[in-house]
Amino acid sequence: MSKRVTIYDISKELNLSATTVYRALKGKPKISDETRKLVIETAGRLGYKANRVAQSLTRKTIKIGVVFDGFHHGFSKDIIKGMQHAFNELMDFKVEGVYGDLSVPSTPSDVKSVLSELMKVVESGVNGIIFEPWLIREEYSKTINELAEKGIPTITIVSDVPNSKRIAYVRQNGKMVGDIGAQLLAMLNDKGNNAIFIGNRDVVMHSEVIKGFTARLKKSGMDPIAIYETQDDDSIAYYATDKLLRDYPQVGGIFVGTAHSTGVCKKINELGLRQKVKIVCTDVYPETVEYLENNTIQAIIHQEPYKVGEIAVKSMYKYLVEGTLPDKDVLINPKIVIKSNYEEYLIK
Amino acid sequence: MSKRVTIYDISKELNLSATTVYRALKGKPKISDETRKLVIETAGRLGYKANRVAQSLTRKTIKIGVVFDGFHHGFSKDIIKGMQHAFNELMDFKVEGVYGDLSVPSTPSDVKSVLSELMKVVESGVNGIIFEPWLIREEYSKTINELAEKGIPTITIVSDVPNSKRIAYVRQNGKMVGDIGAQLLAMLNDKGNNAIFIGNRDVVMHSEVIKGFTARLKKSGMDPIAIYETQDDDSIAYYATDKLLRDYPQVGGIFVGTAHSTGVCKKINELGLRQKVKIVCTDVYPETVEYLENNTIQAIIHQEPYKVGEIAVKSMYKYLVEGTLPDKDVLINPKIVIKSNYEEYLIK
DNA sequence: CTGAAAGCGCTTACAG
DNA sequence: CTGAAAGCGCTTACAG
Repeated sequence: MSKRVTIYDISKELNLSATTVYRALKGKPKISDETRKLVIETAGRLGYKANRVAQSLTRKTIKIGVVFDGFHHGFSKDIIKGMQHAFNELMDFKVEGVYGDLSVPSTPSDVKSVLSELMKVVESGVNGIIFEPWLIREEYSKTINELAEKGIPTITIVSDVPNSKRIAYVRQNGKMVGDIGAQLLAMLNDKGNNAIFIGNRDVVMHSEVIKGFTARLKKSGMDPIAIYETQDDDSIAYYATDKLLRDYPQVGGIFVGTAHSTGVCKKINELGLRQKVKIVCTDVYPETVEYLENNTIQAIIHQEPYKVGEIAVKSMYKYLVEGTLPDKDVLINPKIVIKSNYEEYLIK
Repeated sequence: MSKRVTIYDISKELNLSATTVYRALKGKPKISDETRKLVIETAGRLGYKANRVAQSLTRKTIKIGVVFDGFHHGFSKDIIKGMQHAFNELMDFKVEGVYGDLSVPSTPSDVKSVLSELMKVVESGVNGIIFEPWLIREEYSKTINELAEKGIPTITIVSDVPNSKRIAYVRQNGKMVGDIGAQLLAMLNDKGNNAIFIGNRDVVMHSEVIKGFTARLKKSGMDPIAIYETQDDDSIAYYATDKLLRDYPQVGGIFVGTAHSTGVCKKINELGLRQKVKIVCTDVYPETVEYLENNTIQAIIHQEPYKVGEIAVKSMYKYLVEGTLPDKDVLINPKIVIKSNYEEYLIK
């Protein structure tokens, strides 16, 4: 309400210079323990809170590097858009994004080229790195730890490098995605014979989706009637759907937990099973929306890639500026999308 | 990438003082048209963008007043929480909230006391007002227009004062709420006999919900089998449910478009119709979640009151600082909530 | 109509 | 270990 307490107020109170107060408050060296204690205590008493606006006006530019291994068409692009949005918002705070080469293929690149890209970005003088590693690789862990030694923190996104010194792992909430998928299918058909299609069980994110899916079904005493891998490939998804329906003609619903639901939809339409077999899939894109509109897909679970990118940047910024460590696992919750509300997630 | 262009850069380029450049850029008086044109053109050429951080450091405190007519238990409280969050975020930008008396009852107060509260807040020297008018009243319109004359803009929230000079009306997207309600019920039961309960048709927000609901049904060539008013009263809702089921035993689903779905749920449970009659209601609160967990309610449409408050404050801030007028109608989109994802909306 | 100077609150480089 | 001074980029009050 009344005027905010400033560093100057504290310095007057204690007959010290603003510089000394600054050093005490920021844990900088060249100050006696005694003075530091006194300043900190007085700051607390007066209710001092640093003015972040003034801080950012005076500091030098913070550079945050962004490096992707595999680049997954729509999903990764939306992550980048989210990052760009965050960088834009933080522009006046002297924050700057340094992107590595984004023209990488949608399959994991070879380790050496990824690492050389990473080092190129590091050498441009970044203060932190946001890294999408795609696969778990020894070399990544080693590099992240070396950077940590040098005082350059890393945040992993989408995929993780476990056992490395990354300060956080930001990703979509896979378990909740699976959970919602199972719950929606249970609401959409009472047969209870639901299958799940997923890219590859070895990918951490994908296995989490399966976990969430089966756990929710289990609560009603059920199991998935089938778990099929599609390798995120449209043709595989197409033929897998065919096989599923031959093996389990009683199937009531399919949850497509990763990309390439279009193969499933195509086959379901060809077989004339639209609406008879309920489909729930992930992520709002023009193709999925089309199938939603023609009633092939009943609901879409949007994983908010845009937010993954935005939150990753903001978490790194906060860490660099305030030193506050984000939770190791930063989970972005998905949204449920039906015919009535997809537009909000489509236009960007 | 390279260093940002500052006012000082422009002044050097043109051999003018920073003050003059400032006046030109900000449309301040005491400057020749010629100089102004030159400065603006040069700013454009150099790609000048004002640094908002520096701007906010130098300006004097912006005060935003908040006044409610009726205060609706959970919903209004969450709006306030959203506002507090926004004020907190903007604290370093020298923004301050000035709340009027919030201990008003959950029914519309009398005009005089609301207006005197409003004027009290105005007299504390606010730069803008956020006002929840609850009912459409001549006097409100007059006051808002007088404030506008004095240069104090008003944003209305939840309810509107149409034909007044408020700069924007921020509210939940009622049409989408109704739309989603109808679509969910259509997905949850194929009987197609769906009813809607609403507080009072004369309330603008409520009538928008009905509009969205009927429009979505219409797309499948259907109409609501019944539209009942509850006056947002639990007992009325309870007995209305009874009557609905006597008059239309074939009812497949009920959408409760405003507060007090608990009356409906209680009756449905007593009649042993849980799950047979599908229920979709609005807003995540402990009571509604309980009924969601025990399968009386199938889905909740959360109207995000928190966001209504947050966005209202941020819209006003942006207007006061940048002069950018928000859209007259700022609509906050609802979220679809089921068993799997209510927690995010419950804890605040 | 134009400008020099001080100030917002914190940081930094320099001197002691 | 402590402090005086300049600076970040814009605003304001004052002088001309």
